[in-house]
Amino acid sequence: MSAAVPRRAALTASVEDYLKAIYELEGYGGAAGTKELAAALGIAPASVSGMVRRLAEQGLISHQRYRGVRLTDAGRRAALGTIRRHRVIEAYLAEALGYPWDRVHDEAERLEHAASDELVDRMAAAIGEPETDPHGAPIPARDGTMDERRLASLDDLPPGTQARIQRVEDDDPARLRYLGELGIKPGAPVRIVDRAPYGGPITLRIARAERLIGSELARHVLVIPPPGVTFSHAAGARSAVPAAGRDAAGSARHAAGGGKRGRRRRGSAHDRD
Amino acid sequence: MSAAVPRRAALTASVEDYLKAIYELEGYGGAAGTKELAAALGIAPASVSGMVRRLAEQGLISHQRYRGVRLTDAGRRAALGTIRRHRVIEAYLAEALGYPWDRVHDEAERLEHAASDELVDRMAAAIGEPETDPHGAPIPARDGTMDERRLASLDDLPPGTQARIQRVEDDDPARLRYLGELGIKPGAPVRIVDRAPYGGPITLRIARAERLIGSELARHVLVIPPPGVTFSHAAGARSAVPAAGRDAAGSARHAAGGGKRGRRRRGSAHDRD
DNA sequence: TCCGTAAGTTAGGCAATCCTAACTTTTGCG
DNA sequence: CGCAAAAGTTAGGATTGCCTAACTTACGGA
Repeated sequence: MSAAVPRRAALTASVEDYLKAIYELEGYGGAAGTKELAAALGIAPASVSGMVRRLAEQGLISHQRYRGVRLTDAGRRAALGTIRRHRVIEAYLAEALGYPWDRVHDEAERLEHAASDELVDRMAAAIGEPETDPHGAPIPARDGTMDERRLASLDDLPPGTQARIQRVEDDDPARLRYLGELGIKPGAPVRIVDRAPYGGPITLRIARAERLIGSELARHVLVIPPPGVTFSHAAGARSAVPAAGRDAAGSARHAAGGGKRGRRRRGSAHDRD
Repeated sequence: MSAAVPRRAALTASVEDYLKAIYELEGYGGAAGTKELAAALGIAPASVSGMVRRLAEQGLISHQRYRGVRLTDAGRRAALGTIRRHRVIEAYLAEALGYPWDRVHDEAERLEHAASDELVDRMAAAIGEPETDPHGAPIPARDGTMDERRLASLDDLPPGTQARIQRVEDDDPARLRYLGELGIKPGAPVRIVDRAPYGGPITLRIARAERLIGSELARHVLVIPPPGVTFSHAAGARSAVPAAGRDAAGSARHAAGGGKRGRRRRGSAHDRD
């Protein structure tokens, strides 16, 4: 009935979740903190400390006590594998089985730990090797490479800008439904008509209609940064990460952008994809 | 990342595996024994005793010490739910994703614990609500009803009999591949041309060719019993089950049949579907 | 520079599963 | 009927993962 039916190198679902979360929290060069990780995974920080020890022992992460963790190459490979499975599954559910985009995430969250790479490859082939999931998040290639361009959020754009929606963060099904109703989906062209000051509402022109959205919501809608736009989004813009020795790229990373960054509410049970 | 993303009443994968195994071992009215169950699940008998206590506490099975277990209604419902998920997934993998029939089982074995009923329903709808999986095993309906007709095996048929292959047990991928090469698949018509005595080889006429198969292999190939044929197969013909007070149906259950039944080698890591 | 707070760790527990070893019940054979 | 083998159970451990409580470290501001 059950017995040994491993999939790959057989990481537990928990381990895969940790690696995925660390990957996302590392973002563009930081280390992931224990508390952050705990919040992302919806568990207690003390539990993270324990797992971190085990992951480090397995060579999947490197850990500097009190300073956060980073993925090793092996860890990053595993994380990207899980992310690929997740996003291909999301795309497949939406494309081949008619799932609405606000419900693919939770289903994929479970299947990603059970699906074999063969299954995922067959799914990808069946829907024409998509490059992004239904929320616009890039799908890592089989070889573990992924488009990691940083994106700007609608909240970063000055009035008058035109852009094409690239990606929407999929934290919250209700938010996705709402965005869908507004016509805000990957691929849709938008234009920033106006921005009220002090984080006030933003007026958009989308699908020939004008829409008002709050700055908070706008921050979850991402576009390819038009020339000259500095941006704040960083695939999960971390707040106070104990900046333990960043590595590559150091450009406009902490540049201007919306108002208060920091404070990422991170629902504890959800996340992006 | 992970956190609470339950599926249903949230039984663990382990519990689902136990219930499924018990369902299959109960067969047509027996109780499932600890050792059998252990063999089916590929774990030690002592481990089964422990789980049995917990399942009984949860009201999923009833247990008579030293006498085996039976599913309660709740347990049977859960088991049929898992079996439905398993078989629909198998059918979907074969039908929609081009999986060869010898590889659907293992993939389904993992996915059945992660797929939601909604996903399974969508899969079933996408391939036209199949009634059986690729090996011919009946798929329980959403309401938990299932065709439980007993089948005869090729080994039960006298020479001259004609029949249509109904189902093939999917224990072993290699065996499935071999049967596939012989043209032995659900739906195919066969005719027993000859049977050598003492469990010797059986000559079949299938797809206009004559084939020889051993009695052991023939026992894994099931057909609807032609009138007058007594049969031995019982969806996994149990051997020495401590027959603790059978309940309903008592017909030809222990009737004639091939030679030595008993001795079910049950691979410990595989099983039927 | 000093300290309080926030972040991170350790200690001690618990639940689910599985294991081996040793003990108990059943059951079938002579 | 009696006993030994087979089946089933209990005892005692290990692992994975998570929790709470209590302790330690790091860091920013006065």
